[in-house]
Order: sequence, then structure tokens, then C-alpha cells
Amino acid sequence: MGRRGEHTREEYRAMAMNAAKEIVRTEGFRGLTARKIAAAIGYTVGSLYLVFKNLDDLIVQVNEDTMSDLHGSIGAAVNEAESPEKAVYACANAYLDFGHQNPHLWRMVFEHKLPLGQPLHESFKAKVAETFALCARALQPLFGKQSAAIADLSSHALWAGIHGICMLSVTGKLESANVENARLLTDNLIHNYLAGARV
Amino acid sequence: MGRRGEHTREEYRAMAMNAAKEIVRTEGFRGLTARKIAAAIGYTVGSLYLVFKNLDDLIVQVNEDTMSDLHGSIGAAVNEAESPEKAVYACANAYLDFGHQNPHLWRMVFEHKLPLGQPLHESFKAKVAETFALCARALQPLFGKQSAAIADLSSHALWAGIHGICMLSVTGKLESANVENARLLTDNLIHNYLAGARV
DNA sequence: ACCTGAACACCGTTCAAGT
DNA sequence: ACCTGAACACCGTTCAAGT
Repeated sequence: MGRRGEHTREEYRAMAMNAAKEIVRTEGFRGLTARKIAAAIGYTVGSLYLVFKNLDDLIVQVNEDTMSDLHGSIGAAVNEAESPEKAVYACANAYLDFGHQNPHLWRMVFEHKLPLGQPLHESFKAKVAETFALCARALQPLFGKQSAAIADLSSHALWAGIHGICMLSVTGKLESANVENARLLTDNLIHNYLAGARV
Repeated sequence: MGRRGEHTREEYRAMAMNAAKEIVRTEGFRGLTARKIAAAIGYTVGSLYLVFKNLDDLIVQVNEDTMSDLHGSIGAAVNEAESPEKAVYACANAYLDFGHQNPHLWRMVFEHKLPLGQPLHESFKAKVAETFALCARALQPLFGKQSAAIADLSSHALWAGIHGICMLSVTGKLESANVENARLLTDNLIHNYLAGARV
């Protein structure tokens, strides 16, 4: 039947992405299907493939948006902090809060796998690196005396650590899965790590 | 046409689990299907449902085996260590090595999701807790002066941190995805954390 | 150029029927 | 009791055909 032209390509893309996000939010990653997305925006399945390469492509783009949102949250928290040390804790808190408030979207970022052998998109890796860099920058003032290489290594170690706590907490693999418990853990990790790193 | 009786229920279960593991090892979690498992052991799909509740049930059982194997690896590493401090590093190394040597099976443990609202099996959570406890025990001697509650919190914080480094490394989300780089990160995390925790 | 509808090759799961 | 084979209700993806 064809030809409706009600929406531009860009409008269509935004509609599909938003529909996908809503499905993930309410039904989880497992509940996301191409047919559901298309139905939600009033199109047939085939139309998705005019704008997205395939479902993986759409998911990767949603994941990049999620990383951008996370980046925004962390950036705001860091800017409001009163001291370098408080910025680090604020950064971790923003990370934890985001994960617990958007569990399914956040998990999808880390749990989606492309078909075997297909490497991660460079644009996606860039988003991850950006967010890491933001956290690293918050940490930088505390490593004044040490070399840039050590500061870089340290910020990766600490932030990967905080990520681990957040992941295990959000996926319910810690004894107590609530945010408060996770915050005790990140506070403990940060406190002891910084105490040791500044000796 | 039915009735073959070539294998006991327990034999069948082991065959199916091993076939599933081999598929995950070579094709990844995404490549695992009920039909492939059945074909690999020379049965039709329907027979799987006589022994397993469904595919999720089989996956959870494979994941529990993976956790047992990981537990064994870490236990051996801890036992061979010459000092409490070395035991902690050995524990982390065993964790990293296991993840990098069995990337797909290890990822499946943390990336498999049951249908929405269905809680994790208690037996699975017990396996995770056991392995955590093993790591915590390695850490215990270093927290002699402090209360048991703080030692417990600390061991969770540090081990979740090491898990985060391993996860990001195995899934290729760090700049350098090889084991050596991950080991630099865990060494750094452990070193600074312990230095700070023992002050 | 845009979109559909139907097809294709898959899924997980169930279950009557056969031995 | 054990296992099959076929069915059911889904998938992701493609593409000739319509406007």
C-alpha cells in the first residue's frame, strides 16, 4: 500500500527509539522486539529496516543515548560538588542512582551483545570512554603529586570498581540489593582507596 | 516414535548440559538454542522439556556449574598462596584468568536474565554468595583489628570492585581488553585499598 | 521514495500419539 | 515411561508489489 510520508526520517527514528526505550523500561531487554517497536509507533515491521540496519543497530543507538544521559547526570553532580573529594563521592552516587533509577536501560548498555565476532561500534566505545574520562577528571586533583600514567590507571581501577558494585547491586546479586547498601559499598571502596592512594 | 531408554535421566541431563556449554563456548550465549542442544545430543527438542523446566532452567543450571568451577579455581589459588596478602592478589588473579579463559560461560552467569519479575533461584544466589565468601575469607586476616561488620562490608566492596574490572575487561569496554591490563587495574585497586584500609 | 504485506527461516514450548 | 513429530505462537529480516 505504501507511501504515507507523515513523518520525516529523523522523526521516525526518534519515535522508534522512544518506543524502544519505553518497552525496555517496562518489560526489560528481553521484552524488546522489532514487531513491538513498529506496532507502538503505528508502522509495520519492515519499515524499521529503512531507518535502522537491524535491531542490533537500534539497540546500540539506544545504548548510546543512555550513556549520554548517564554522562549528563554525572556531569551535573560533579559540577555541584564543593571539593575535589566530594566530587568523587558525588560522581559515584550519580552513577548508582542512575543505575537504580533506570535499571533495564542501564543493564542493556552492558548486557547487549552483538553477534559473535562483530566488534563494538567505535561511537559506542567513545561514549563509554567519555563517561570514564569525566569520572577520571573528578579524580585528577587528588592525584596531583603522581604521574599522569598512574593517575589514569588509578581512575580506571576505581571507576571500574564502582561499576562492579553498581552492576551486582542492580542485578540483585548482592545480599542486599537496595541503593543504600550499594552506597555503603562505594563509600567504603572510595574511602579506603583514596586513603591508600594518597599515602 | 518414542521409547529408547538408552540413557538414564541423569545421563541425559549431563549430556544436555555439556552440549549447551560447548555451544556457549564456541558460539556465545546468543548462539544457544534448545534445538541446537537437542540436535547435539541426538534427541528431538521436546525431550529437553522432560528433564528441564525450560531453557532458562537449563541455563541457570549451567551457570551454577560455572560458578562451581570458578569457586574451585579461586579456592586452589588461595590455598597455594604463601601469605594472607598474597592470597588476596592470587584470588583476584584467579578471578581474572577464569573470566578471560571462559569469557562466554562467565558472561552468561552475569548477563542471563530470567523473565521479568521472576526472582533469581536461591541455589544460584547461594553459589554466588559462596564464591564471595571464599574471597572474603582470604581478606579476613588483613582486617584483624576491625569489627566483623566492617570486614564484611570491606570484602564485598573490594570483591565487587574486582568483579567490575573483570567484567569491563572481558566485554571489551576498557581501552585495553587483555588480561595483563586488567591485572594492572586489580593490582592497583587492591594495593591502594589495602593500604587505606589498614591505616 | 516510502511503506506494506507476505514470505522465509528460524525460535521456545506443548502435547497427542506411538512404542 | 520415554520420546517423537507436528503444531502453535512467536521471532528477525527481506523484498516484490503498490502508491
